[in-house]
Amino acid sequence: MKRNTVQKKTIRKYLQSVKTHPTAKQVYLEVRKTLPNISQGTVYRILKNFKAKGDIHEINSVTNRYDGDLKPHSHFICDKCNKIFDIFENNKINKHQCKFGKITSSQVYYHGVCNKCNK
Amino acid sequence: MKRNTVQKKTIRKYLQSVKTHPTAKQVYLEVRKTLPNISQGTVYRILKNFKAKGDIHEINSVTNRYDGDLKPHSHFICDKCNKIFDIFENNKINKHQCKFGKITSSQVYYHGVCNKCNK
DNA sequence: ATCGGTGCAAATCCTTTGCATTTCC
DNA sequence: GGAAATGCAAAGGATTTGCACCGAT
Repeated sequence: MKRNTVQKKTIRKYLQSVKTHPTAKQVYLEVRKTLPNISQGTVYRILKNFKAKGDIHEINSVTNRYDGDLKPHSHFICDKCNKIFDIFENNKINKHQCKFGKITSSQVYYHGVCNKCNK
Repeated sequence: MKRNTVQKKTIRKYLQSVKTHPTAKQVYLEVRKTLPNISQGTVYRILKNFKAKGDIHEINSVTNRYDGDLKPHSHFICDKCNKIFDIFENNKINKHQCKFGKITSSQVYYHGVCNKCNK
């Protein structure tokens, strides 16, 4: 992904102009207004590439996982092996002053590379 | 989902016994060792139900969304309208003392009901 | 001209759902 | 017995991928 194509420019420009946190589908539908022939596959490929380069963030990744442990805790996700570790230390997030609405729960995800994969 | 079936008991027991944050598929494969006839559909239905009741947590939900804004910030997700709001206030998470590995990034998700939906 | 990127369509993976059957209370 | 949950299989939605063609360098 070294070439700076119209498709990439358009998607980048769109993502930087917007505050709506669009899905891949929404990106596709919007960008298609400018580039009627762009395909969903291309949008997925470009988003994946941007994400890998760190040009954009992805909110929610990989497949859903389930946790039967209800004690409040965070997760450390190894981006290499996808293993998830529990972090029971307190994070001092202030749940009580949010102007957008009433917070009922919060989840913290830390991404990185675990000790094993880091060797 | 009022009845306490074998399927539910087995899935609940499994999730409480394990620290691996399994996917729905993994739950299915594991539980099938005890209940060879259980179907994936049932596993999905039961997990969804447990989650709704608050008996388990789901790590990562809904479809991936993308964010071109790289300034560090958190997200507030309205569980009614699924709208995502940006929170630029600092959360004081300590990135620098994690025993599992090296943290390269973190994401904080707040769930709740936004002001508009709360009316 | 080259070869990386795109468009298209098929394939794959994940999740949901309709319906007949089974099972719990 | 009757409502509710399950199993099955098909459908639906998201994402990936193979391949022939196109276009940026």
